[in-house]
Amino acid sequence: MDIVDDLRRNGLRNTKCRTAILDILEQSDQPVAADRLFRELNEKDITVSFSTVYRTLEALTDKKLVTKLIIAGEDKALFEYNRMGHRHYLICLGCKRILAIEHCPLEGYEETLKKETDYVIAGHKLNIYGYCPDCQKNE
Amino acid sequence: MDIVDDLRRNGLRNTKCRTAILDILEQSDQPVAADRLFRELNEKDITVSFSTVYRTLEALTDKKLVTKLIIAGEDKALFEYNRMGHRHYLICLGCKRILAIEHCPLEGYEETLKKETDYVIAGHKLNIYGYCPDCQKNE
DNA sequence: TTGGATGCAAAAGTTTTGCACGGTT
DNA sequence: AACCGTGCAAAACTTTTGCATCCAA
Repeated sequence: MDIVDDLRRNGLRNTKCRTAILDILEQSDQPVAADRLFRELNEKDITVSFSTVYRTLEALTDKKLVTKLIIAGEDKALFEYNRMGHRHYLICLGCKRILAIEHCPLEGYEETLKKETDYVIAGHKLNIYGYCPDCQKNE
Repeated sequence: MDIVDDLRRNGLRNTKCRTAILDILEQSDQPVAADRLFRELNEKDITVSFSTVYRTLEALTDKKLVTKLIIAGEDKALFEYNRMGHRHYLICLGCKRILAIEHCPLEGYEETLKKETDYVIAGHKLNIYGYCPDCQKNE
């Protein structure tokens, strides 16, 4: 199982809780909040405490196995499996569904900005908001 | 005073607390957090409670007089006077200073995205992270 | 065996809410 | 006078932490 390898490569011990969390995140096409992970795990009879969920997410985020997202309109952090590579999101304001955008429209712009401001650019976060086809109908 | 007009035009009563909060936000070139507003107001001998600060910010945000920012790396929401028009931010990862970027590098892109996804695009949030010239030196 | 991982409970921090009172219009 | 705005205290909610115990390596 490559999830176990992910953990080992990063010096993290292989525990039920960690593999289960990584597994859920890897299966999900949507970023997931900590409380949802807590509930899903306990439904699967993998009893974990909230502290462990948060501590696990922190460890996985530190090791870059998982990415933490802070999104306007959400009151809590979301986490997703890090499939590497740079991503942006199209977020439906109706159903809150999140779609990943593969292509980055900002290629080249960071260089321009660096010249204008003398900042060293480390990265950027871009989220686009709108309404998905379904939510357009149900209006 | 045009701040009083801002309030009246939006059906909000003109109170010490509201004008003071709008005033601070309007003076500030940086987005401000609720607790900072609370402290600044009380230093100015305008005694307000935390609930009022939050309720005021909620009212002002609803009326679009103020914009609420959720920024990765910050644990609390920031608020800024809404100078209208579309803005992006260049955030220094060292000193947390926030610089507004006037030009939007995404002009035109939303139309492309709409065609690709059939979403109605409502807007976007873009933040760029980096290190300001000062923080580059003190490294 | 040993240090990392977990559970539990409690704390911290931000934000929200209920209710009574006070101020603006 | 009517109704909105405010203060206070308590609650809600997410996230963090201390400490004892447990388990993977």
